[in-house]
Formats: sequence, structure tokens, C-alpha cells
Amino acid sequence: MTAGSRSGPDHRQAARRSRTRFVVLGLLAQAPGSVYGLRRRIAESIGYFWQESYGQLFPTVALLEAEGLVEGHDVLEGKRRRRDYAITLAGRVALAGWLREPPASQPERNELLLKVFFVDEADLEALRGFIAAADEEARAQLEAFAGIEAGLTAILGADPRLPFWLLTVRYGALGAEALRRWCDEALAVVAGAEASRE
Amino acid sequence: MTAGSRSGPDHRQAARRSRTRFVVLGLLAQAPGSVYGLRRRIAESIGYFWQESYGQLFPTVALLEAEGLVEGHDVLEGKRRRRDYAITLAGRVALAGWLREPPASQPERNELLLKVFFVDEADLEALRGFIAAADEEARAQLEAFAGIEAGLTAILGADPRLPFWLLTVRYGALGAEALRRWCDEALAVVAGAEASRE
DNA sequence: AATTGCATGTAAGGAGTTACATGATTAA
DNA sequence: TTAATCATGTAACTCCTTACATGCAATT
Repeated sequence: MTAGSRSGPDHRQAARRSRTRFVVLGLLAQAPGSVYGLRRRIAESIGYFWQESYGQLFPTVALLEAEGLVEGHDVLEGKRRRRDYAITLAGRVALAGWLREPPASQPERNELLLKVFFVDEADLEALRGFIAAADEEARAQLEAFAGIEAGLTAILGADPRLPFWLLTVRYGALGAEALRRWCDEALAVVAGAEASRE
Repeated sequence: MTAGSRSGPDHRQAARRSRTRFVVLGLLAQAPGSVYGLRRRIAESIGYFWQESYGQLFPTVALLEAEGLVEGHDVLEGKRRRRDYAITLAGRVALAGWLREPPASQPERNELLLKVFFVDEADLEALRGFIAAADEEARAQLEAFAGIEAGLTAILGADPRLPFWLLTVRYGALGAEALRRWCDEALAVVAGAEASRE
């Protein structure tokens, strides 16, 4: 089946400069698979720093196929149909090009900090709860990261990608540690404010 | 002027559950001002963890006025017209309600980590450059945060909000420190991979 | 005379989520 | 038999950015 030969309506609404397309290309460069599978792989491997929804993935993959950057093949397992995608040579070229471009840092938006900043109108008790919840979440994440680290190391052995994949985990861990430190300081500030309010 | 009495087309396209509206309410609760001024205040005070564009602010403020949560007054300075907005009682109630709700953490998306994760197809030299750039950016941020901290402390004196505002700066500083630590580790990994490639 | 800053706004479109609709297969 | 998992896809909508259009005032 040649590129763009699938019947049905146009899917041209999807991303032209979206990074979703490169996530898809990157994952398919590692191993081919279905859109559904991509979704699962994203959630399991890079989910803590990148997420994609079906509503984003399906149109994007369709577009990539129309552009000849990926190739789809229908697979029949019993009566169940699946469409597996593989990256093409053109796809690898496009991916490599993107990988050479400096990463754009997305502007952060932190709702917790916003609520801290608007402390005037806020309820200190509520604030304390939010901070405690953030701390607990970071604690749980740290635990999870330790597990992922051990798992990756056990499975990958001498794979040259291992140190890089561990690096992405380390990023999460260092961030979570920093967050916990901040929560400590923040709880102290809240406690101080509550004390001086009496 | 009563709520919603401004002439012209409807502005109902804007955000219903957007946090932009609460940023506007929060800032107007601190002090009234123009939309243009809000934009500047956001950039100067909370810009490193929250950003808003005019295309977002103007429709949102118009909507808030239509809902009676803010009130606009035309001000004439010479021949220059300005429209200043102030928060209403209803606005304060809405703001307080939002501040009591647990903050939703936006899903992070980190393009640099993506490029690290796709190291297979990536160029190590390029990667090293990106990491070095991130480190340098974090270094510059740390310097900036130190300045902001000093400035805030000098200006605000005994204002009870000071420790909370400093807290938002601390968040940025702790994050930047964590990033720098990660960059160190990452550069070491890249160096190791480059050495073993020979 | 030109540039920068103050100030208001609109139009178009990209990116992304959520919810929905559908159906087969496998395990409890 | 019921629930979970595998699997594909669309529709509607929100949010948000970018680029544009306009004009006055102050500074260089």
C-alpha cells in the first residue's frame, strides 16, 4: 500500500509543528507497533515527562503515513485487525533532523505556586494541605523511580542506551527531591504565618 | 456601568475553566490596573512559572467583566485612553473558591529528555550542546533569582506576604539547582559514551 | 525623524484533551 | 457472564500563541 492511499476523509487537521510526530517517529525507530501500542509505550517509558492522547496520536500517525514518514501494515490475528506502523527511511531522516535542533523549553505553569503567590486571598490551612499533598506525591514518585531504575538496569544489562535512559529517570528523581526540599521550606513558612496570626 | 453592558460583539469564546481568569482575579485583588499592565505584572512577578499572552488576557478580562467579577473604568490621561479594571466582591468570592480547590498539576513535557531518550538516532555532539545550554540557562536563572530575592526583601520589609513570595522564588532556585546537578551527570554520561565509541 | 514604550484589541489557527462510539478477545 | 484488555477511530471543544492592525507619547 502506497503512502496516502487509505480511503476516508482527510486528516490534515493534525499538527504541523507538533512534537507528537517526532515522539511517534522516535518510538517507531526503536520498534514498530500499533497506535494503541504507542500509547502504552509512551505511558510506560516516558510517561512522567511526556504524554499523548489517542485524539492526538491517531490523526498524527495518519498524517505521517500520508507524508511517507511511516508505513502501516494491516495485521490479522484471528479475527482481530490491527494496523502496525514502521518508520521509513524518510522518517528516520526527519527524526534525525529534529533531534539536531535545539529543544524548545515549554513555558511552565504551576498552579500551586500561583496559590502561594495569592496567599492574601488564600486559606492557609488549605495551602498547607496542598503542599503536604505535593510532598507525598513527590515521595511516591521517588519510590517509583527507584523501582524503574532497578528494573531498567536488570533488563538492559550492557545496552549502550541504558545510561541515557537512566538519565531521564534521574531527571525525575532530582526534580522530586528538589520539590520535597521546597515543600519542607514551604510548610515551615505556612506554620510561621499561622503562628503569627494568633 | 452594569455588568455586560459594553457594546460590541460577544467575547464568549474565551475560557470557562481556564486558570487565566483566576490569575487576572488574583492580580486585580492585589491592585487594579489595565490589561496591558496585567501582562507586564505577570511577566515581572510570576513570569518564571506563569505566562499569559494578550490574545488570552483581553478576551478573558472582557468575559470577567460580563460576568460581573471585575469592573472596568475608562481613564483619560491627556489624549491617551486607558481602561483600568478592579475586582468586585463577586470576583473575590470566585477567587477564594478557586484558591480552596486543590491545584491541578499540568502534565510536564520535556523536549530535552525526549532527545536524550531517543539517543539511538541522535547526535551525541548535538546532545552535549543542548545539555550545556540548559546548564548555562539554569546558571543564569540562579543569578537572576538571587537578585529577585534581594530586591523583594529590600522592598517589602515586614510585609506578611514576603515569605510566601520568596517561596515562589525558592521553587525556581531549587529547580534550577536540581537541573544543574542533572546536567553534570548528563554531561558525564555523554562523555562516557563518546569515549567508548572510539 | 525614528525608535521605543504604552495601550487596545482581533483573526486565524495550532495543539491538545475529553468524551464518545464501536467491537473483538481473554481472563476471572 | 462480566469485566478487563486490546484496538481503532471521530467530534467537539478548550486553551493558547502568533501575527496583525492601530494609534498616542516620550525619548534619542
